[in-house]
Amino acid sequence: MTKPTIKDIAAQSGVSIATVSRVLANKSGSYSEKTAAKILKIAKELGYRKNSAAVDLVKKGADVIALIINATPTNFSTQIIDGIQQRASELGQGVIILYAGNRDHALQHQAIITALGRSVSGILLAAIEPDEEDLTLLKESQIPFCFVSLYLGTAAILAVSSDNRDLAYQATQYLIDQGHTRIGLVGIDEYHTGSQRRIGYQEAMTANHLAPATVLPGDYSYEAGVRLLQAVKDQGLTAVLAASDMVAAGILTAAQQHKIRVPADLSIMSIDGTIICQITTPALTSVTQDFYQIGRQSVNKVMGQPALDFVPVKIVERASVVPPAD
Amino acid sequence: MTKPTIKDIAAQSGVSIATVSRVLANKSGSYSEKTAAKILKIAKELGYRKNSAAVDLVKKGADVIALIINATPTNFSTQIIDGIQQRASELGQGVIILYAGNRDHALQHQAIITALGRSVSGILLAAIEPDEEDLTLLKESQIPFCFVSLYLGTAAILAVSSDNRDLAYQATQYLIDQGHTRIGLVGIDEYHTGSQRRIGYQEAMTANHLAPATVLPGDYSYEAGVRLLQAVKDQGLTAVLAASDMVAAGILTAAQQHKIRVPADLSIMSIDGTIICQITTPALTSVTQDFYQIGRQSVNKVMGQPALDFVPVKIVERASVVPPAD
DNA sequence: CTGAAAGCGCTAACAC
DNA sequence: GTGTTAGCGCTTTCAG
Repeated sequence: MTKPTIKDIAAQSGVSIATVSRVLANKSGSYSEKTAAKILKIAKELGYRKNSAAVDLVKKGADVIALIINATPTNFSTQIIDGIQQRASELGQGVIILYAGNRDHALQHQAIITALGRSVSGILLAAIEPDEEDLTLLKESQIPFCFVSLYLGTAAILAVSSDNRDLAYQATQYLIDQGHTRIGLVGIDEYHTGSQRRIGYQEAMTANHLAPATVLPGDYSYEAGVRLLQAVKDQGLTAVLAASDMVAAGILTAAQQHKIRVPADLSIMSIDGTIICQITTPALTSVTQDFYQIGRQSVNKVMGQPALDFVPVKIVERASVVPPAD
Repeated sequence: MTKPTIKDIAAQSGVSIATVSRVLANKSGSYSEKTAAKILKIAKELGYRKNSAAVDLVKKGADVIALIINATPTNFSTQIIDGIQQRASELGQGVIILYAGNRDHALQHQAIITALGRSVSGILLAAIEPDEEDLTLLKESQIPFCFVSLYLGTAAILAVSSDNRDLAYQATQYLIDQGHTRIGLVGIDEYHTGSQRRIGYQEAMTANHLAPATVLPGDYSYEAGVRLLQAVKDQGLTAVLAASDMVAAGILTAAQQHKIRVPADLSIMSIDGTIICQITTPALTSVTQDFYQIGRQSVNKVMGQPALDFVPVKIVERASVVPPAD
């Protein structure tokens, strides 16, 4: 048998499809208990399931938020997704996730187009660096969108993230307070998040009359961390602020292979604070971001509710930072 | 201005909506180059985007595969998703991901219902343990579904995974070959995957005349590993086969806190082989699963193409297993 | 090669 | 409370 429709239910229960629709849509007050019970019963028997394409078509828009996400943030994505899902559900919205590959521009663009085609009620872009084309597409679409864990530097575009400048400032200051002076910022990219962190780092260095600043660019990955250790050594740094837990883990592994003791010879401070920080030996001291909250706030924002722009971070002391040896 | 439709394009280009539809749907051969060019041009000017709800409705089904996933497999999900996305795209299918929370039965059920309502062309369930209700729903739906990284023990239900029995057998045998005799299987659950691994483990032990077998149940998490170390100690094991990289990491961390040296005092072999294995100190020797391939094959399977049921695993030697001290 | 017309399954006025 | 009816935006016969 083919997939049942409200028509089938109407036929079997002896009422019109309008009534069936009302009951199934829970338009309370506009139908009697009795008919409702009958209809629900038959619907269940038939294994009826609403065709959301039809609903979306007539309602002009789905009660769904699209979340576009890429491969990079694997570490923290779960928490962000949890926050988004939870808040969305409170607001009666479903969530579909579109995967944009690993910084793959074509896929990323494709994902945006898909979301637009489904006329979702909002689009969330997690850790996505948009290009001009993406932005144009989004803006023209008339549907609200919000960047998550990425701040484009302008209030004109909705976004929820940690305050990256402040985050880097705090972390750097922490390292300085421990007595370090030769501190590097390692593994950040050249885009928004990276530049913001770089600024915070540099401000902290300058404020403490420390120079020159050492920035080693990378792509937030474990491999970048491994690769960058050599430069860290060459620069004679005693402490590094790693762009992500993964970068920190990479630096750590590489350091161990080179017989550099962490933290005795090199202190590592990580940005993110995911479970990765607990897994390594030594455990990584970190500036921990509140990804769950970032997720929740981004839903608020994209749904037009009051929301934070920046979610506070906190420093969690573990075992990878100690004062320099001298 | 409101969202443009083919009607708008038709009006501006002076042709019928039928022709516009044909051009936009690429029904090659059924329109002239000239009209096509004109229509495409106008479509672009208007910023036209197809309404997929309308398409799905008339086509009775979307060219989309739904992937339902839960929080647990964070570690390996990226690879599975990559494989799925890639293969799906080759077959002209989009992918939407539905998040089922953390072994949350209500959410899981909800995700299945959502997928069915969208009349997707196939449903992939990654590391999802279905209950009876889920299975009934799926079977009645008439739409193909396939479990990913989970084998329900029957060929009647589509599934692609590693051969868990074999995987555990190989791993256990490897430990035995290193000279271990007091080996435990740690952190597995009581469901399908867990039981299959348990059987493989037990068969290997028995085949080598080793007994009794020690199985310490858990939920594949880091925390389970931490918690279970005590039991590992109490049982006087010299080697453990951890149910996942996370469990292995947990055991490792806890061991280090208890001054148990790994691998000198305790060898740890991990199941999965994600990047986690490289991050820890020592790096974790593992039975590595080919998640990317599992993803690809599952798409083949759910799309009715020839596909593997079981994807081969391989043992990757790192630094967490050595012969016992004695 | 193109147009007219009939829906896909559902919701939302508008009557009764 | 419930039925009738007109579409939502698109694809697809069937003519021409």
